[in-house]
Amino acid sequence: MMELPNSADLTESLKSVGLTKYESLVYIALVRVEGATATEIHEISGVPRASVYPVLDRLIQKNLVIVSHSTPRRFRAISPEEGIDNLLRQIQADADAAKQVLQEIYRQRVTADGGMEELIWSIYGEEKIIQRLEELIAHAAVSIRIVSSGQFLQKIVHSVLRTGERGIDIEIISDHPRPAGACPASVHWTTVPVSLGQAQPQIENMAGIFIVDGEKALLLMGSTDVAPTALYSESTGFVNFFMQYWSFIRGLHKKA
Amino acid sequence: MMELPNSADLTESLKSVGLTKYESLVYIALVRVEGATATEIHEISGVPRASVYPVLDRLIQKNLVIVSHSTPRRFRAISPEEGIDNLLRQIQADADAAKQVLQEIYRQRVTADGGMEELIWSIYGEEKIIQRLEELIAHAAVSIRIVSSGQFLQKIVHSVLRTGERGIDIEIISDHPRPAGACPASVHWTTVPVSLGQAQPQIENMAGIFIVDGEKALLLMGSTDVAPTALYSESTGFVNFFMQYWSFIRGLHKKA
DNA sequence: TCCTTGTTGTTCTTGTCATAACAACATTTA
DNA sequence: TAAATGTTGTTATGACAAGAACAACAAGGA
Repeated sequence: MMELPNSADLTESLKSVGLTKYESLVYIALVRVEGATATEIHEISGVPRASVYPVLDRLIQKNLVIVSHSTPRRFRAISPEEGIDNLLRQIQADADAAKQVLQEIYRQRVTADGGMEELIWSIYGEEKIIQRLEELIAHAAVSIRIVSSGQFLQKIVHSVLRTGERGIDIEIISDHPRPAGACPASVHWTTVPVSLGQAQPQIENMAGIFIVDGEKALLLMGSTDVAPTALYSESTGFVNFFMQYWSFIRGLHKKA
Repeated sequence: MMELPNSADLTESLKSVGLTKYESLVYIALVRVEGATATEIHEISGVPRASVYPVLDRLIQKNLVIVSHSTPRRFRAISPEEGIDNLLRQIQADADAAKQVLQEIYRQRVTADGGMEELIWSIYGEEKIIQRLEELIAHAAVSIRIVSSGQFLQKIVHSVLRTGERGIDIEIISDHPRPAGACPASVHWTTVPVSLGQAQPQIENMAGIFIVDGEKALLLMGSTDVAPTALYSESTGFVNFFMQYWSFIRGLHKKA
């Protein structure tokens, strides 16, 4: 009998596609054999024998298991390739349906009596910040201005280059060297040394300013030991302030 | 204020991507406006005001909402296009991870002391039967023999034709006419009248025999008022019986 | 007769929903 | 300016549903 991979990871992954703990354990057990009775499933999976029956019913409903009405009944797994794709298909259909309706609502959303674009919004955690930034960069229409630490910039550089390929005017200041290989003509890259002494502003480890189309700005703040935070705003004041800061930095490095 | 679409359907769809009822209602409310306070969200969504706060925390964690630390705090939806794709991406990653591990286990599954291929497996419900059949047809290596009612055949004919395009030898007997348009050369189609009188076997409304590679057979049984059932087997006896039945039917119609 | 299979019921646990209560802060009123 | 009122944010509690875990029993098979 082969060793079972870490089944806690597996049941956790299968929970994402809608399986309960017992459903996962039973399906995993069945995947390992060509077929089994309920009692055998109980022995392989550790799920209580009486519970195996309703669990199997549910797995049959979910098109992960088929039954032979022998005596005793025998059960067989549908291949994971097929079974999981079937589950995912339904989830995707539901997600698409919801997305369509919601996106329509979103496009017609109520225009409040202003003020929202004056707000500064907070985003916590590197993953969410990257997702927000990639979205902003992907939808840039005119220009992108960036000053960013290389440590962070490398995580989004592929998005930046992809947007550059559509001819969007992009100017980057960073301690990260210009990437070797294909770099679109519309991407202007200024590489700065990591440390230029006390008189020069330094680029922090996890820091950056990202200005899109001269009207949206995102300020990344963080250090390597604390989860990063970003502030995002469409406020004219906020954007202008960082546009000027960006120009200042660029001016410094043009002289150097 | 625009009319809200049927939000029970929406919350049901969003449940598939992992949102609770309150999370769905709050997100839907936020999608409709450019931003709102917790109290406004409570008024729009109907979720109790005290419950809105922990729900918003969770939605922020799920990258569906961002917050501005104004007084009172204001919240804003991330666009459904982006937000739902983010959720789906995680589900898909989990599904792929599970699928990979499980498929490897499945390929090495224990070979029992035979007998499974002698069993007859039951499949209930049209959707599951179609999925099973499409899988069988897609993986056919040599041949497919079909006798099927047109009513059912039309639901899988695209799969059959796609497999025909890979040169698999396919013979079909049905009351469904050969489809107009591109039909692969390896698909031989015999059309039979719906009713040939008492002396001839009739093709039931929801019925069919599907034989793949001369070693797998699926028998579809049903009528229009009862959900169909299928029997599937790799048993030599079962397959041979229906191969002979298929040949008999074909012989009848060659004479006619 | 004993064992196995299948089914049902009960209890416990956990998470979500729904409500109440309270502290802190902001705004309004006298 | 102080007091009264309203708003915001947080926490606690109870009800409910679903899943997990176990016990018990009837029916069928060996």
